[in-house]
Amino acid sequence: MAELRRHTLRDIALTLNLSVNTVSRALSGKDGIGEKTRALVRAEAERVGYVPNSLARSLVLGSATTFGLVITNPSNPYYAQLISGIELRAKAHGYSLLLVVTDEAEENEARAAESLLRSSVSGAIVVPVQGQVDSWRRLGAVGVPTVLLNRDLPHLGYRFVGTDNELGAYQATAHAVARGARSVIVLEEDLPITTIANRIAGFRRAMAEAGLLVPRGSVISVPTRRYHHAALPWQPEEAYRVARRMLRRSRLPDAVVVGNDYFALGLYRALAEHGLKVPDDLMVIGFGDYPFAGFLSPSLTTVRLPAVEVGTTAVDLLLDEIAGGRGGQPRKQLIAPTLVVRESTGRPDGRRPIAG
Amino acid sequence: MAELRRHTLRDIALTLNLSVNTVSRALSGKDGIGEKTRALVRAEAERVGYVPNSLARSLVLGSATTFGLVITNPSNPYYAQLISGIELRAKAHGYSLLLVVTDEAEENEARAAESLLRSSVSGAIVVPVQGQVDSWRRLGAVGVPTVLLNRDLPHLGYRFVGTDNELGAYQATAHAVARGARSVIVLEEDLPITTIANRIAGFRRAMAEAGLLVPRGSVISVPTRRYHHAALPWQPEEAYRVARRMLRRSRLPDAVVVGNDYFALGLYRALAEHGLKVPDDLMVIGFGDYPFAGFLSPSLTTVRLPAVEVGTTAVDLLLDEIAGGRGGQPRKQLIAPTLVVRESTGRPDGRRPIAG
DNA sequence: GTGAAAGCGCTAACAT
DNA sequence: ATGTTAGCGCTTTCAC
Repeated sequence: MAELRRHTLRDIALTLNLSVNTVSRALSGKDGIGEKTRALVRAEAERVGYVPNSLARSLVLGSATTFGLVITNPSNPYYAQLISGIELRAKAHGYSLLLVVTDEAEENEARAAESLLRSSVSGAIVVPVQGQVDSWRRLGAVGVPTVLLNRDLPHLGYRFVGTDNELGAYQATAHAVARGARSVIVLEEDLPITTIANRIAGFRRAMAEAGLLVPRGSVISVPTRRYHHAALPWQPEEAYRVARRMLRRSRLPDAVVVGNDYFALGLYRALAEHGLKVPDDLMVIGFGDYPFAGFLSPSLTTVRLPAVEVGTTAVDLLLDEIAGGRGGQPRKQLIAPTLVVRESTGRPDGRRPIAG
Repeated sequence: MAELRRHTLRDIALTLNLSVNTVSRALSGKDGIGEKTRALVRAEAERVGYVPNSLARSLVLGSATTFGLVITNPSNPYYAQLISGIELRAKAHGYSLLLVVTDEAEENEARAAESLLRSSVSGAIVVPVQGQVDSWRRLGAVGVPTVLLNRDLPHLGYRFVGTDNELGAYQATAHAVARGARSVIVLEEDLPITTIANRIAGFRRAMAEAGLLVPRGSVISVPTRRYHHAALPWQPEEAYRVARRMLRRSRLPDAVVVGNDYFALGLYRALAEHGLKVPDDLMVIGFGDYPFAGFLSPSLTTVRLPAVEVGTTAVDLLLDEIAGGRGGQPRKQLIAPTLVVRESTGRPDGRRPIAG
């Protein structure tokens, strides 16, 4: 069926005594071709196992049916889900995915941008590192539709889809307050990204609305960046260290909101070692609703992030731009997260919550 | 710097009054070119922000500098790590990554194979679904070097890299036995893949060596396949259900070896609900050493899988084949996992183990 | 309804 | 050391 060299349109044309052109149109479903001819060509293509050469096709057309996907770290469960969602949607529309991992490093980002350019991707979905270097301007400049994910770079004017992190942190904090917390501490990654700035803003808003003070030191950074290596999970450990220091130093807060569910793991351990009980001594609220969150003990109240929805929206925006549309939609789209209440913030009804 | 149309070799040739060919060689670092000319060309390329068109290059050369990576489910932490590792290594050698997700479905697999073919990838790394359909033969048939990951298809003759699952399960079981277990139960996914068959074999070997019986029903399937949807984490929940049934029915085993750490979460919950203590009433051993394993309470003894090593080895094999080498290495390469002992199998020293 | 010709941007072979 | 020619496999334009 298939030999060592791939068959081309020319091969089929030759055996059928047709022109390459005719074969091309027969297979691409264009009209202006006899039904018998079309059937003939299709049969022969089938027989020899013809597979079109996308390189040639894309070269003529000026762009490949490929989307570039630039992610900081696929080992983050949130991004893993995102990748699946994006791949599924892209595939459904006939696009392949070129995956580039930046590992939160600007150097990689510059190379990633060039890689997408070289490959003539027809669109790009990018989680930018948000550093000093501007690696993504060129994509737009040469006409590659680009959508930013989760971290905005407003000056580029690209469309943006992300989670409403401000709202998420607000919900988390407000929930803690509603359950009686008067002092709340936030544990966040030390990345200089808007994601985190927004969460802190949400936290402050909730506190302000409740008329609660936010003393200095209420937002604690967990140093993770220098450990960034996409293949390694480092976060619970680092959060554990930071949490231990926190428990030694300060007066105990009533609740801790952490930047991701891994942090909650480290915090849980530190608290256990100090003989503190969650939620009785201290409430914990996570971010992410990672697969394990509902199965910890106590199960973790956490902000579920709409990873798949964010991903598919990004693809849709790209498809829309490729189709020429800029259908009046706003540049910036924020998708609301959902607070999933579990045991780590108390169980007022006395029953064990259902895992989610 | 960059305008809407990308610059080509021709553009540079025109402005410098050189032939396209000369420019090409100047930039590609071939010799037989004047140093001044080369400098001139490079400067101009830099000035206009020249980016080579890989489509054209690959079309001429017959294959793209791209590897196809076919994964069943990126939301599995093991595969997430694998992806990172592969991407890093491939990138270091100048290869991009075309990612295709199969979601354990044969239909997707057939389409995936064709997608790689269309894109003229220069190599493929594949985690096959191991179903009835033979989607991967054609790749090899048209000369695309292909490496199978984790699940072998020996009849294809492709190189294979994977984890030594037999050994992993053996270690896990032997460890439980060494800690006093006389009856051991295995909870595995219901996928018809060699991975799982091998683990069961390892389990049986350990039991046999210890002179222990393996009664019927010692291997329990957790139905996950029908839920397969790469973007959704379903496993703890399913394992929880199965574990609950197990606890109602049978006499209590001394230890349970589970197919992945998610299952351990479900099992933990079921045990807690039955008022059973780990490890005192029952030991639990996981598979995967997912990032949370060391932070559960009790922390989970588990088989750490060499995801990154498997991934980079796969890339190296591909590079080797592309370089023409088939350097006498065996077709099949198994990398040994490591048992990480933590609290869930008892703490003979009475001290809390360190998280890993 | 079908064919011939041109060209996408690049590299390789063969000039000079 | 540089230029010319040809061609990778496909689609588009324009004849017939």
